[in-house]
Amino acid sequence: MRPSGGYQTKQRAQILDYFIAHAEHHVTAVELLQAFATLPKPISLATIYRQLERLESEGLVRRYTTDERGGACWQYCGGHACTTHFHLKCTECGTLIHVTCDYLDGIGDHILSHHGFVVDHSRTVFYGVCEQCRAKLDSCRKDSL
Amino acid sequence: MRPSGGYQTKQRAQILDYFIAHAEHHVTAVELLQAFATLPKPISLATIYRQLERLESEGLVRRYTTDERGGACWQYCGGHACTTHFHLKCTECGTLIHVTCDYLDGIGDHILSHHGFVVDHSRTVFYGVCEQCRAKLDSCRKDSL
DNA sequence: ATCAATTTGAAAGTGAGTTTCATTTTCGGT
DNA sequence: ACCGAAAATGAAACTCACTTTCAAATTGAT
Repeated sequence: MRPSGGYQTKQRAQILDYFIAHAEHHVTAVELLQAFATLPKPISLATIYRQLERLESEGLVRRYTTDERGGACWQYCGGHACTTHFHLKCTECGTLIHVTCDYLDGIGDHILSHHGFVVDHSRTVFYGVCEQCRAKLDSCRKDSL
Repeated sequence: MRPSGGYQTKQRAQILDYFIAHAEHHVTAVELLQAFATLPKPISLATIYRQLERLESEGLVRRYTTDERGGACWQYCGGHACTTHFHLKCTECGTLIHVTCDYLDGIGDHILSHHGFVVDHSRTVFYGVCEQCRAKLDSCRKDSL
């Protein structure tokens, strides 16, 4: 009577398919809404958020906090741990940069051993300014001299 | 006719005084609202947010993103750079931990030299689980075995 | 096919700000 | 001290990203 992992609904399959088809990208709730908006039976935002929560708790997608004021985004990670990567978010242009890096991998170990805190990489975003925007800002500063 | 750095209002002075009196803590907008709520002339939230923005742009306070879903908080930093410190936010109990650490100071340098990205420490928060909550979670897991 | 548990969509609600606008305040000039 | 333009304020409405409520539809073990 009580199915183990929740019901398989049509909406769930559509959302999961979208994630798999866009596994290389971070997907937002609004992006999902729009992806199905033109279909004969669109999916409501409430359902999208509910499925995102469920997919995350099942480990099929990961939630990322992308912006201090904006919303979150999710990425497919196929049921097994995503490759650990860090996020750099440019506060000038909004770009979210993924980096895989051995040095950065050591951060978690350091924080655990020296500060007793288990870091969740997937939730952590470094804010700052990317190379392009820095170049832009530098040239602006030069202009105003 | 045009005063240089904006007008000195009573509300601004009250808010700044509160920051100086609580320089050791992170202050939230609601905390400020409540601090003045019982006074003969409370300060509106709109004004609080406007002053927070102005104080931040003047470098008198720093804004921190404390929670993915929660709000922000600000801390007085006296017009000069705050001591660089990192933030660890426990996703279980919500505590925001400050750490000053030489190893972590090196992160910014690494990210700049290897990834061309200037990190803004003040905006960056590591999410994870603190020692106390980890102990709690561990004992729960043991119980359920 | 049956039926209880689960999921869905529509709509209302929430939290943290942000914006609008009419009404004060502030402060350089006189 | 007074004037007046620029800026700040409070009240209230608005925005954004979700979250919750609830009646109706769907799922899936039997």
